[in-house]
Amino acid sequence: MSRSPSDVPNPAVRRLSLYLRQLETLAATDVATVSSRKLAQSLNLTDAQVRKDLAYFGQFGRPGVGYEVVPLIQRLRGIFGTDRTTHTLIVGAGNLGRAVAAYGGFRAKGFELVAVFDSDEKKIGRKVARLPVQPLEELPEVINKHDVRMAILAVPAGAAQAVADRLIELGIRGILNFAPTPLQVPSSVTTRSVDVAAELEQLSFLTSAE
Amino acid sequence: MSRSPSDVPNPAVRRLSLYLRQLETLAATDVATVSSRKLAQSLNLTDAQVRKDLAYFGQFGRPGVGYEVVPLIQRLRGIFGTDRTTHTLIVGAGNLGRAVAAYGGFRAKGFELVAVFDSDEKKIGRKVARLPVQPLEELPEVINKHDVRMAILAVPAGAAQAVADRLIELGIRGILNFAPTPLQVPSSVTTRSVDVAAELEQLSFLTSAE
DNA sequence: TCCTGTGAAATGCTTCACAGCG
DNA sequence: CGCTGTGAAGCATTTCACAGGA
Repeated sequence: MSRSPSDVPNPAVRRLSLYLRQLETLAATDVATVSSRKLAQSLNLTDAQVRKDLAYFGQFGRPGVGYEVVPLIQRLRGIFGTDRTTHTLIVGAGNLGRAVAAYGGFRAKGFELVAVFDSDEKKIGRKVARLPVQPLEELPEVINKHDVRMAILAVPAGAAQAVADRLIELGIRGILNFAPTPLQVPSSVTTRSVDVAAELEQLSFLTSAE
Repeated sequence: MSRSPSDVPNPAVRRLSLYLRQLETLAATDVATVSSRKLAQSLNLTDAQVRKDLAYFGQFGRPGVGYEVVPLIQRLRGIFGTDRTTHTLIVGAGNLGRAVAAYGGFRAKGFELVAVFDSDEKKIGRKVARLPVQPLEELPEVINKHDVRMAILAVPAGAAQAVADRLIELGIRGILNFAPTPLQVPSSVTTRSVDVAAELEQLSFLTSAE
């Protein structure tokens, strides 16, 4: 029944996103309710795990029936804070930054991309996902104007820490880091890193021996 | 003391990639040895954790000195199987597929991108990262010819499972999935998923309450 | 009956703390 | 000294198993 992030096991939080994805799929096919067992099976988890994860936030299942899909979706969005739009910006308009910017799912998932930045003068002014690429100098104004809380970092490894420092200084609280380098941030800031090479290494290891 | 993947805690395997990244950075600045404490500090981990993770695979530190950077890099690459080139292919030549293909770090990390596929006729033949986009019909030939073991999936969610099924049928053992949908695969196949929306949700949750 | 919510047990992972080596 | 490697302790997460509601 607790709600504070620190009280919920981290692995459970990661699974909540999976539940939400799956529930959205179910809603799209007009499924009204789903049991913890069915939800678990579709994600290769156990039913007890699904129930326990959801129970961290309250009791919204009905014995004998299961969970109502649409209300549970709304509840999960509320938990994530994505029932309201969160403004997000991207720094780095290279291949990866542009690809992420082009991802159409932001709005439907509760995020709105409000600006794209790059330090390369040649890229300034070009349109990326209908937004003009802006120079880093304009970060303060944009962050203030749109009350941006989260940033996506798609810059080269060498520039990542400096850009992150600047973003944090300007009030950004969460950073999704695509650079293959770990960021040092104060504990008040959260980062998640996506490193394609590291993921491939994991796969290579896990598929190797046996 | 070398173990099969199943004996090593999953979180430890994930950290090994971080160690390798950091060691490569150290090697680039000609640092010869590093202690578990220093390595840990640069990654926000504890020294005991670093030692324990490495000890799953043998003893390669020297008391009083630490770990020799270059030999440890080689050892880690051996553990991951990236001391030899692993052939990899990408399915999906959309924005994301092209961005991942353009990522220059494959070769240096032990992976070689050998082919790019797409089901859209209009994309066939276009060059992506110096490789011509091929139709899915040519998957069997390419996988056989290059002995491809791993695939990167950058197709729309609706197509992901079908493409994964086909890849597995053709002998692919590891799949890096960028589609926002969970894949159902036999236990002989390993998948890792990268879901930008899910990562943003995590950030949103972790930065929301206190 | 089917299904949730949840204590209790089991498992897994991290941290501690220290013997022993260079 | 400084530092590793590692049992043992401590903590976190998952699984079990069942009472009770619809």
